[in-house]
Amino acid sequence: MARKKMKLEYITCNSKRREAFRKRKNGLMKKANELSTLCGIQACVIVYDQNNPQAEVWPSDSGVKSVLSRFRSLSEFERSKKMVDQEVFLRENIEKRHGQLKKQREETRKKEFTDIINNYIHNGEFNSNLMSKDDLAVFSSFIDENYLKEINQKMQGMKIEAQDP
Amino acid sequence: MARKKMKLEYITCNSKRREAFRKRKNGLMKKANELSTLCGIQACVIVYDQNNPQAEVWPSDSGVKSVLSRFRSLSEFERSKKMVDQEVFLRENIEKRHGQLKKQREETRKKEFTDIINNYIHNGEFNSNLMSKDDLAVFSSFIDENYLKEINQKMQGMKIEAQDP
DNA sequence: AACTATTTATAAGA
DNA sequence: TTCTTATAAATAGTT
Repeated sequence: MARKKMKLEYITCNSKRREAFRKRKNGLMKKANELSTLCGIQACVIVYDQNNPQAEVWPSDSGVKSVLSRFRSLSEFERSKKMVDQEVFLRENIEKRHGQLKKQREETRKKEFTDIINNYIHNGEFNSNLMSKDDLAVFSSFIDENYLKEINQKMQGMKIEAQDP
Repeated sequence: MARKKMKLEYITCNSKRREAFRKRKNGLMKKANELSTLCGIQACVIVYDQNNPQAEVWPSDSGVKSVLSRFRSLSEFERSKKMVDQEVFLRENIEKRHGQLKKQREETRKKEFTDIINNYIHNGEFNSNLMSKDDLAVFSSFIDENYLKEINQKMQGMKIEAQDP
């Protein structure tokens, strides 16, 4: 922005790009903080560095989760307007699943949620060592409790069969 | 920022606050766009207006989801290692509002995931009308495929029983 | 990592 | 309210 007007395009020079990233990421986070404080609203910012798998987030991690959970719930609210009737979609048989989904799957995500679900099903509750309190609240609220209890009961038997064929 | 240096605190005057919100929200989104373009990185911004239940997001809705899925994929342990300076940025507002949002949030989220899981169990896969491609990728990657196939088979029988007692 | 010349963002005024 | 403008803030290039 300064000394010279820049074109809005990828900065190919590595050192310049890293420098710009550092400065601008901080600037973005600062602006988010100002907006949130001045206007008393929720906001969050998530930024990835190409070289770092760790996201930089504002505000805190739990603050981000709070915003994300709200985002997810509201997006679903919007989606549900377009939803087809329950009975219709229950009868639909679709068969696209194979190609796309496998590719995008990441081992960590699989492992994380599989562990959590397994743990829920086997123990009837979340292991607090596996998830933080905040995560637990977020995750557990995704799922209808009574419904999962039902799954829980059924699966208990099945798992024993499956593990011992 | 201009004409006068402002204190970083909640703007009590309604018209001034709305004005600041509009301007600064746009500024924040613009900055996010610049950062992403200049540095070739993923980023997202989610901002709530108090009077509007719909979040304002950058980039697009699906772009946000893509970033969120990456965020969620990181284990809690990794995430907790590095957070953007809780010390510097205040998080009190977020915490205060957390309670308010919880109830409102809960119903929709329950509905979302219950529907998705029901649909999975009944059809053996996700209904593409119910979820966007991006959402589908996100959700499916949470769950181990073989494990859910197993659930699928077992639940198919149970559901028939349950619907026809 | 600090410094400025400039551009950009924006608070107050019109 | 929307537009303008004076000033604060961000930052690209420099040191």
